[in-house]
Amino acid sequence: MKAEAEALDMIGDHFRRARLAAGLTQEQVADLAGISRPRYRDVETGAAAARATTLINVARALGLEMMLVPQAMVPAIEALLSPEGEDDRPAFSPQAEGDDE
Amino acid sequence: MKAEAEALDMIGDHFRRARLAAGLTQEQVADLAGISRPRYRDVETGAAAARATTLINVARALGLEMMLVPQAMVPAIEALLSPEGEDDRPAFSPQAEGDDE
DNA sequence: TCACTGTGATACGTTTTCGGATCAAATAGA
DNA sequence: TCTATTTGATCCGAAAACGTATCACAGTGA
Repeated sequence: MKAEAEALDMIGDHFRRARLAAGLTQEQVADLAGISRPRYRDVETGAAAARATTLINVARALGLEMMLVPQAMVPAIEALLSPEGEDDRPAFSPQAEGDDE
Repeated sequence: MKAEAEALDMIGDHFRRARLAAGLTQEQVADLAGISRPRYRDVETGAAAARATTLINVARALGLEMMLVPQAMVPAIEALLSPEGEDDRPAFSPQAEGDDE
């Protein structure tokens, strides 16, 4: 399976967890993000590679933010996001490959 | 101006700085990311909203990683990324709006 | 001067996302 | 039971990203 598809699934799972934690429906989040419900569903299920602007709008609708960080800093940031041994899966793990598929 | 366009510019600037710091040409990064040079140029200049998979591939080609983090944690993470008072602009700032445009 | 490299920029055709509309399945509540 | 809500899923046309090819311009060095 492509590493790209895995990343999309991880993003979708992250959004879904955030949405359920906020007690929102798919339609509510889609409306907040300014996209249609079928399209937000695609994002949650990883069925489509949404545009950058769509990703940013969805993230912000859920109280999240997209960040670009050096790969070497990812572990430290993940530790900062889950101080207690929580299994929160804070972001889509890097897998540290670096290149293309 | 749309907040979306600003975010795209911030992403593009971030990529450009990372590319120059790595001493790579646009074509080299485009090749590593598996996209064409004109399209990578669009990403750098914010002329187009690349797909999620494209963003991830470009980021990894430059040794970066896309992360989803709670908006409340952004300041702490930025502080972690720039311990010295550096003006490194580590990510596209949240602006803390939360909703759509 | 010429050649080479890196970048900016455009055009064309293909592929994919997107909004809107529609229907079905599952769940919860009266 | 019936009804409403939520989600899964599909189709269509429009809009946008995408690859490829092409040209121009600035800089560098032989």
